[in-house]
This record gives sequence, C-alpha cells and structure tokens, in this order.
Amino acid sequence: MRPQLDPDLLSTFLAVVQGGSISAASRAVHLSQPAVTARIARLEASVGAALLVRSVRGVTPTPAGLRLAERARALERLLAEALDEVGDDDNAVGALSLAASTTIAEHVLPSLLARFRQRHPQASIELHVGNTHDIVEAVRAGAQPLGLVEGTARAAGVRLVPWLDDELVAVVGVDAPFSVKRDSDLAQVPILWREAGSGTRAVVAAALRRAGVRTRPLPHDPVLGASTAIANAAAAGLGVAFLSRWALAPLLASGRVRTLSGLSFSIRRKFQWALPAGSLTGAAARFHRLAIQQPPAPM
Amino acid sequence: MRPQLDPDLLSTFLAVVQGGSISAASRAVHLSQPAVTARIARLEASVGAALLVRSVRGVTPTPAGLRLAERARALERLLAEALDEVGDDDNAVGALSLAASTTIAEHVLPSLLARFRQRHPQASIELHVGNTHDIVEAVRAGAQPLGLVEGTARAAGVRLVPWLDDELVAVVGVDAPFSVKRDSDLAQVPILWREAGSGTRAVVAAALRRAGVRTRPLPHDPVLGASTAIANAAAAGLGVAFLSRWALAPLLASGRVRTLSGLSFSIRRKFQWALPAGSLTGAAARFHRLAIQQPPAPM
DNA sequence: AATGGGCCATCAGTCAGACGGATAGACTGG
DNA sequence: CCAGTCTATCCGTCTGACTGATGGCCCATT
Repeated sequence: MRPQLDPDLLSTFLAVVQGGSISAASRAVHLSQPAVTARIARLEASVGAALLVRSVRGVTPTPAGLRLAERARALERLLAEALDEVGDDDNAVGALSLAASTTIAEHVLPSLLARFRQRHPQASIELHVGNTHDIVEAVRAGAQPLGLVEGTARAAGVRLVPWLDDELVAVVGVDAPFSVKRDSDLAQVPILWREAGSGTRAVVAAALRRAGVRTRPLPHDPVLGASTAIANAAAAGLGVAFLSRWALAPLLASGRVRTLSGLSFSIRRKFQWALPAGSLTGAAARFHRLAIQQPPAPM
Repeated sequence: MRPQLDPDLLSTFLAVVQGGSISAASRAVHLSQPAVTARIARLEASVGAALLVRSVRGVTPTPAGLRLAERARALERLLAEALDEVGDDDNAVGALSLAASTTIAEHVLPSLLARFRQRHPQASIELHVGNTHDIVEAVRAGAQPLGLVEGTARAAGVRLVPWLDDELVAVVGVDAPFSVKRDSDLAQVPILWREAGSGTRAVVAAALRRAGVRTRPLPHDPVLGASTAIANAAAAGLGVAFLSRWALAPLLASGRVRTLSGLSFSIRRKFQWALPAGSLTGAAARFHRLAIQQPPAPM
C-alpha cells in the first residue's frame, strides 16, 4: 500500500488525460493497457475520488481529475527540478560509461552526450559500441552500467525498457541500376545486411520473412558492420539498405539516396534501455534521467 | 526501477535527517533498520549523489543531502495539499465505516472523527467496536474496509501497519485496600481483566508471565468488557487495572485513581491499522490519510 | 441487422524487489 | 578491554505490479 501520492501514477494519469484514452496512454508510456488501467485505479483509490469517466470511446477526466491533473503538472516540474538540483554543483560526476548499438551511437546519442557534457563538463565520457546481444550480455555481467539496444535480447537480470520508436526505411542510391516497385522485387536485388548478431539484421530478416519475400542467399549479399557503411554502400548503388529513420535525414538531404515507396510493409522497432537489476547509480543514472526527460527527436 | 523521485523514500530520508541516525529513523517510521538503510541507498541511487555521511555515531547529511531535504519538505507539503484538495469539494464522501478496538474507539478516535466530520460534514460515520481478533477477521473477509487494533493477530490478506505507540499503565483506586510495591505483590491482588480475545488481555498476560508474576487463577478475577468499565472498577477499588496511556489522563485528572510506580516492567504495545489487501478506497482512504497526517497525541 | 474494430475491465501467471531477522564489522565511552 | 550502539550485508519470504489473453460493450460501416 502506498498512502502517499505516487509520482509514477500521476505522470501516467497525465498521459491518460492528454491522450484521451487509456489505450493511447499505454502506448505512449510503454506499458500494457491493463497496467495503465490498474495504475489509474490505484491513483483513484489513493485520492479517494473518481478521476476519469470511462466510456467506450476513451475516457474524460472528472472535475476532480482536472484539478488533480493541474496539480500533477506542477508537482512533476518540482520533482524534476529537485532531481537536477541535487548534486548539480557537486561536479564529481566522474566517468560516464555506456554501451550502445551502432545506429544509436551514431545517430541518437551525439546530441544527448553533448547535453550531458554541457551539464557536467568535468565528466569523462566513454561510449562502447556493440551489437544488441553483446551489450545486453555486458550489462548482465556488470561490465557496463547501462546499455542502449535495438533488438530484443532477453537475459535474466537485465530489464529492457522501451525508449524511442524507430522505423527501418528501405533506401537505394538515387541512380541505382535496379528498381523496386513491389515487395517481390526485393528478391531480385542485393540487400545490404548488418553483421550477424545485429539487432537490426534480425528485425529486417523477420520482416522480410513475414512479408513473404524470399531473400537471396545471404552469402551473396554484402555484410557491413555499421549503418554509416551501409548507407554509403546504398548511395553507391550496391543494393537496398534498411536504415533507421534516425540515420536518414542527412542522407536524404545529401541527395545521394532515395526511399523506396512501393513496399507494402513497414518495419517498426524500438530503441530500448538495457538496465541492470537494481537501480542505476552515479553518472549512468544522471544520463538515463537526462535522456528520458528530454528525448531527442529524429531529423 | 523507479526513475522518478519516490515520496516514500523522501519522507524516510527526512526522518533520517531529523533523527540524526538511521536506527532512530527506523523506529520513528516503523520500519526495520535494514529497510531504512536500503531506502536511503535507493534514494541516493536515484538522485545519483551521496546524501549522508555515515559514521558510527549516526549519520549527517551531505550538502547535497541538505539541499534535497529542503526540497523534500516543500514537495511533501505540496503532495499533501494536492491530496486534500482533490475531491474536497466533491462532498459525496458518503459513508465512513471502520472497526476499532474498545480502547482506540473510546480514547483515540473521538478527536479524529471530529476532524473528519468537520471536513466532510455530509458523511455518515459508523464505528464498529470489537476485539482485535474479530476486527482483523472482519477486514480479511471484506466486511470492514479498515480496522484499528491493538494486538498482533496475523491473517492472510490483512496487513498490520503500526500507527501509534501505547503503554499500558497499572492503576488502582486512590483508596484501594491493598498496596503494590513490587512485581510480586501483583499476585496478591485482583487484576481487572479484559475479555478473552482482547488484544490488551493477551499483552498484559504475556508481560506478567515474562515478569515472573504468577497471576491468580483467571476465573476469580473480574472480567470486564471495556476499558472504561475497567477504569471505573479500578477507581472503585476492585483491583489493579492495566490501562492505556490514552485512557489515563481524564482518570488521573479526576483524582480517583493513581498509577503504580513500584513495578519493574513496562508494557508497551502499538496501535495498528488492519488494512485489507490492495488499496483503501473512498472514505476509508480519506480517514486513514487524515489519521496518518495528523496523528492524535495522548493526554 | 449484422459485423468488425476499438476500448476498457478482469483473470491468471510470473517475477522483481522490498521487507524483516540475524549477523558481522566498526567505532566509542566507560 | 569490554559493552553498547550503529551501519552494512546476507538470505528467505512474500507482496504486488506487470504482461498476455480474454470477454464485454458500444459505435461505425455495410
């Protein structure tokens, strides 16, 4: 039991109010719908009043719910302030070490790391790049305090917490010597694969399989180790690359590649935190909080 | 994991800062010492900074800890305000029903119920008086949403949460025809017992046994059903009564009884909430919160 | 009218993690 | 030097929060 007002419940409630439905909020906060339902129920129990009017087409806040939402916003701001303020002039943050997959390390983290550096100029930053499997393993073993991965590699003692949504977009060089108008055309062109063990590779392979595309025998496809290498290969007309939306903007801006628009399927995935059992500490906790509070946006 | 700042951890932290030691705080907040140690560790992990300087003679807050304590006090106040405010003008609080042991019902609850009535003038109040065992059972069965008991009667699905400290004080009528100067004298005088099933009775019996007092055969002692009846019997010189400190003040003020000072032992116990599994709802939640926020004081 | 789809509630099963009790280790005051 | 006090750690237990599956309800579309 939790007689106090739980900030987690409050922020979930705010997401529900903003989204207008429990289901929408559940997607926004990366929880299952029953979990959000239960959280709202807990919150209502702890304030002792109904907060939402349920209907078949979503929910609307009661007057009490509106008042609470108002307060909750103020409280959230205060909590966040309290959290930053404590220890901010204690610049013994020391060393930040984290592990991330190549796509994330190349295209998502730089702006975040810059913000972190700005806030903690003294801290050293060490970024380990690896594939999903290795990163999860490193977190599990305690070798890394924090990981960021793409795929879904389960491991006991490591929690995967969704963070950002991503989409893999098929691109080819603007003057590639082949055309892809239908899904089935993919069977005729080389696909630029990531290396074995890559989360991206697994996701792409699964999507192609689901779409019924008989991929060419893998040994004949080029296998490249990083998304930038793949992007360059695609630009050079070597084949079709599936690239994160986060890697796309500069490439498209350069005019060297174009996206394929004829495919019937889309490949969605999530960037996820790989968190060790227990709580984060020190610089890793700081960085994690920073990333959650102000998530970067693609483009 | 809980990336947000947890108010439970904050209030525990405040108790530690105020008490000057983890052990003292653990007694104040009714948790074990390892639990408080763990909570502080969790809080430090979530803010990413050391909050306390540990020493063998207690702990002192670090600068960061002092800043956090400052903030925490403000946050606690805001959270409490938000809790009250929501639904306070929604005076459909309806009916408050709760069960309490006789001592609590007679001597602790009245002031609380008055405060509750003041805040929710429309609400009906229903107070069921019973002994510890029956109350716990009623809460377990869902017949009562909330119970207040003295003894320790375990039951699956009911959590007992300590609330107030109490002490049972031995009193006799001012002109009782016997004197008790040592523990052993208790064997010579009638003891005014509560009924079987009473939490108080169990506690007194256990204390006397521990003190090595051979109590007289129970059938010869008067057995009275409520603390007021016992108090009146003691005042009339019928025997020794063990009365809650909460029941003592008006009696002593009346000059009809005096406390026994020659005993070597004291009988401490706690008043505890009997909470059903899950969360409290509605009026019971309101009342519980009110009681925790502003606990009554004896005298 | 019937049907499909979106939304909320409920249920069962799983698993992290919070707590309590016991104990070790560190230091202080008598 | 010993007793007492305080914190940290280990371990077993158990609560309770989440997921996934399912059911019921209502609206929109055909």
